[in-house]
Amino acid sequence: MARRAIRKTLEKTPDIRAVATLARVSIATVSRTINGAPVVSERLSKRVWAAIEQLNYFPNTLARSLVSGRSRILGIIVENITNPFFPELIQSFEEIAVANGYEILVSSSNSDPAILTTCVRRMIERKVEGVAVLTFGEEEPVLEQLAYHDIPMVLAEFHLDDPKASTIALDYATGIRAAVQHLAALGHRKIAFLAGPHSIHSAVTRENDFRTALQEAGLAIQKKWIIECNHKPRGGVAGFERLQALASQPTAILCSNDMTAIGVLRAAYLKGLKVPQDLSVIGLDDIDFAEFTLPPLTTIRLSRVELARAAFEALRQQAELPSGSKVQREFLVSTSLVIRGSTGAPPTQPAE
Amino acid sequence: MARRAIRKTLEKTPDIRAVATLARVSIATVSRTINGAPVVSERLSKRVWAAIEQLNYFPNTLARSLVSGRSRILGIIVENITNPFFPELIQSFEEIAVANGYEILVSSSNSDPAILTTCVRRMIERKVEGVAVLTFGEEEPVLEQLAYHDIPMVLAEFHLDDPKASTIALDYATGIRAAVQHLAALGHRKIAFLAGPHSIHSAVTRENDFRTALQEAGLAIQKKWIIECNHKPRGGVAGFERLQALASQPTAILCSNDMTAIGVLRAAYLKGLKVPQDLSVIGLDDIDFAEFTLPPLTTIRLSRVELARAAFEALRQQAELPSGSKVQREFLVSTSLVIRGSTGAPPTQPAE
DNA sequence: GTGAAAGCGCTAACAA
DNA sequence: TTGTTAGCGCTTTCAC
Repeated sequence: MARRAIRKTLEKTPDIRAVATLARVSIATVSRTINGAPVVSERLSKRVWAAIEQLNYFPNTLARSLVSGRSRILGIIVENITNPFFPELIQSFEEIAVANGYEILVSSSNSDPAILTTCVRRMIERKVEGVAVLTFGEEEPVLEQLAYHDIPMVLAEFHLDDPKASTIALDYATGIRAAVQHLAALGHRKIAFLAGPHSIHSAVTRENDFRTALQEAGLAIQKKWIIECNHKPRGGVAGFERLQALASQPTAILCSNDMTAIGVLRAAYLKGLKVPQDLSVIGLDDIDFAEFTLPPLTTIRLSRVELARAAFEALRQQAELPSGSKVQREFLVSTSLVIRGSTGAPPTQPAE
Repeated sequence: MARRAIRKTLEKTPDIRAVATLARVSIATVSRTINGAPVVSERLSKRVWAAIEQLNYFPNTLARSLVSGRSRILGIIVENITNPFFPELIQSFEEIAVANGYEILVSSSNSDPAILTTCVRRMIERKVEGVAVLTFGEEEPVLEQLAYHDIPMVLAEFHLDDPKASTIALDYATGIRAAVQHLAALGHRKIAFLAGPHSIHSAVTRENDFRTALQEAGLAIQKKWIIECNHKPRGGVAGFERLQALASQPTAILCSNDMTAIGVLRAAYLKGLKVPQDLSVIGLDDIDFAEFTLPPLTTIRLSRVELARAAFEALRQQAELPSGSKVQREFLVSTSLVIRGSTGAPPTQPAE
């Protein structure tokens, strides 16, 4: 025993006991002081803080979480961290979380079910108190694990029949309708849509909303002008090229996300088509970059801040409200059209 | 794997004891089985795995870390997660870490010392086993805390006199020299440099390397053509405008990073200057986007994969090698020129 | 108000 | 090979 004590003074990083000894109080008092329990007398509390500072003591979060059963970690799983939409989203989410005393654990699934599975496993093992699944609808099977472990979750674009699951609905329809009407007002009648992968739920939603918007505007739906891409620039290039191979060309292209639109801009440029004189292009997301494309991209804004806030709020309610209390289970994030330089009147004679 | 055991609502989440009971072994045997200790007999090991599956048991990482003293978490602090360079870097780092059984804790300092301080505090509290500080040289004071807590670290572009600190040197000189010579070979004699904030160490290095490269190429250094920007597109726009206000114009602009170059491309476009006919532009980083700017950006590649690998390797050595053993303390990551479409011969008569 | 003591779920030393 | 047991550093009753 004596040996232990000596070694402790000599080399261990300070723990709550060291603080207690130095402050001449019990470890319980140290704990209460740190956690702001209202019972500690000012006299002792002062001694404790002094000792903490003197030893440069940091509480061990691991131990704290273990005993309290609260990790204060929130997980966030995104589709693809390489798409600028997601870092921006993560940043907002982290800010809110940290401001509320949570840590975040980030994972990128890269649309790969195997990776998703290990992400989920790691989240469970780390005892996260909730996870925001922002992969936009390709997740169902894995989520059972989360549900099984009673972990609150919030899903974008996806309903799960679980008492701990909330969902954030994205109102794409409003933004997409505005985009189509903007194009129609400019005089476009031939509008193509470069969709996202159909394996992603929200990509399908966006496409359907486009179809609806077209009809509302009294425009015909041309099957050939609706092409499935992959939400990446390269996909936009490919989609554009497939459009080019067609006998009849659209005068405007609405893209399922900004990355696709960036690819289209690039492909059009190489092809010698001027945007917006020869071709109008609209994106969706409004990533920070959208302002810096050439020309600046007209796009449908999906607010990352709003989305992050909704996700956090949903998780917080599930995690902190006494179970059984009425929590909000449905959130809605809206979209809106941001007009910049990539849209204009169609050419007087059909493009190409 | 389907949910085999339907857990009764009141039952608590299974722990190692539950598994032991069900498998009719001791908890030590369960622990050994999970951790792959080579001593467990196949007979028991089978029973244990069966019990684990039946209960859908996940080990509690918190408890594991607490007792083993190893959190298996690596921290990574980046300058600004909103700059695409960093998500790409994080992704590589995470892949390597996860493949080696580590989790990562990501923080973005946003070049704000206050945020950096809380990042570091959180890392210490979470008992990370090492942290990669990729803020490129604005960090010194805060790092003392890490050193004090004996946490291994690896710093980009920064030497710290601490036994647990390694550093990754970035060989910008090679890439920058190649860029300047590429420009010189094209016929440019008037080359500007849009630097990063001088508060960032690596920005200063890049600028100095540019000066050196200019001299090597026998070109004069024009003070007015070296402008401090902020490594963001908007900074590039501002830098370009300051250049435009000058009496004498450069025919090429080398930028301290790709984000700046993107701003320049945008500003030049608005000004009616054609790239590369009227003006050549070179970036640095080679973010994924660089390929999709208009025109595609000639840039100096700094490999994220290499950087991530070096960072992980440095941390692993410090964390896993027996203390006292010889570890590599210096790493070098190289750069190289990628020629795309934003560079060409200078206009025959001075630009503008 | 304050302290003593009982664990949180797990690993590892030591026994058997 | 397997089991028993002592903690890891902390929070939280429960006494005083």
